[in-house]
Amino acid sequence: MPRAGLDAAAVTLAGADLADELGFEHLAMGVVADRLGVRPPSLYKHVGSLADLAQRIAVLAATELGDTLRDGLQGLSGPDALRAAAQTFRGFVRDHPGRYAATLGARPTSSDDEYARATARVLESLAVVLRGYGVPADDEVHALRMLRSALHGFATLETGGGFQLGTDVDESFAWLVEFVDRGLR
Amino acid sequence: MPRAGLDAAAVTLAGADLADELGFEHLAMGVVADRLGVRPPSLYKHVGSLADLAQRIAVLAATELGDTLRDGLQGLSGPDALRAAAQTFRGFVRDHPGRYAATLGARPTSSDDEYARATARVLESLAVVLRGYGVPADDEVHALRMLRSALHGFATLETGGGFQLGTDVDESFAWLVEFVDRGLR
DNA sequence: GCTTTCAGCTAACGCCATTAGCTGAGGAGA
DNA sequence: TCTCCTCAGCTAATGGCGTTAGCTGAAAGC
Repeated sequence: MPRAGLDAAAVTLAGADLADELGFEHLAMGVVADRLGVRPPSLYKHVGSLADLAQRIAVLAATELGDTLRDGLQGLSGPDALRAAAQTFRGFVRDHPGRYAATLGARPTSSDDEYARATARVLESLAVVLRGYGVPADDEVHALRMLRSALHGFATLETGGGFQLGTDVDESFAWLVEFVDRGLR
Repeated sequence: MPRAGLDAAAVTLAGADLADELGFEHLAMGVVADRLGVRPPSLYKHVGSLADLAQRIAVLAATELGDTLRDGLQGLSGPDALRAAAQTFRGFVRDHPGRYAATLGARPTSSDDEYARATARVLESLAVVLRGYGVPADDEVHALRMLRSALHGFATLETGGGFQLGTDVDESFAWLVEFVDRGLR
């Protein structure tokens, strides 16, 4: 029997993809093992437990989101930066609902673990957008929480099937972004 | 052995309370049975399955939230209504995180089932707030989705431990509500 | 009091996460 | 090239969960 050549990163990647495909709540050691052509107990050579795998997926997701945001904001400021950040955020959640769901259950274990650092980079990108509007330093945390709440709320309601009405969801999102833009000026 | 005298409502209520106490993800037939002084299989005389129980908790939660919003909005309009609705919403999620989490996993089975109706009443209360601002009819759905996203996003991030910074969360919430108020005028 | 119903029970099944302990693949060093 | 040793992946087993089958006695109707 030839070896599969796995490591923690490969297991995490397979888990993240499966979470996106099946929904995070259906992530299980069995399906990850199947995907990798291996028996469930073998995974324990690379990750500590299902909870550990979920945490690793959260770190991966936060890192990917942070990188994508940073890339998408290159050279933009003001309303352009806001629109780009908003679109990137929503697009990530829609394309990777399982990865994003993993971040919601994750908790930083210490104040500077890998997950906390990855999350901080996401927030830093959003903070950069706000600074482009000249938000006073005293209000920055509040504005950051507002922006994050709006983006997180919209994206999770959307992927959770919360918007039932027939009205176009893209249009509502654009409306929300313009609403925030006007408010920040 | 005397009977416990259960019915679907009693099981649902116990489940909802336990979801709030333990977290929705720790809701299990075993803990509900323990709470009610009964063995797990007995619960199946009243609810169809754990998934069915979760759906019933979602209906209960949406109904309670709708009633509380309606009560809290009595006689208010404009900014006062917005502040009242926002506070009520956030307070409900904070006091009943398990109940609220149940609503996130729930899906209306048909377009007019009990859960859809309960959710519609929540949204109707928020729509009333918006009408108090004279939001144009064409924008009402967009504004409703924006308001819901902001409230839902803030409340879930808060109960999920998403706000790590030291800055006061109450203050941030008040800032968010004033931001929305200004934008709606 | 007698009958009938059905709430709650015990026993059992299958699925899942996880652990213990084995074995052979494949790299390190001669 | 041969040998040794490490450890990736295996099988077997455990315990906890949701769920079903089938029994029994509590309580409601006559």
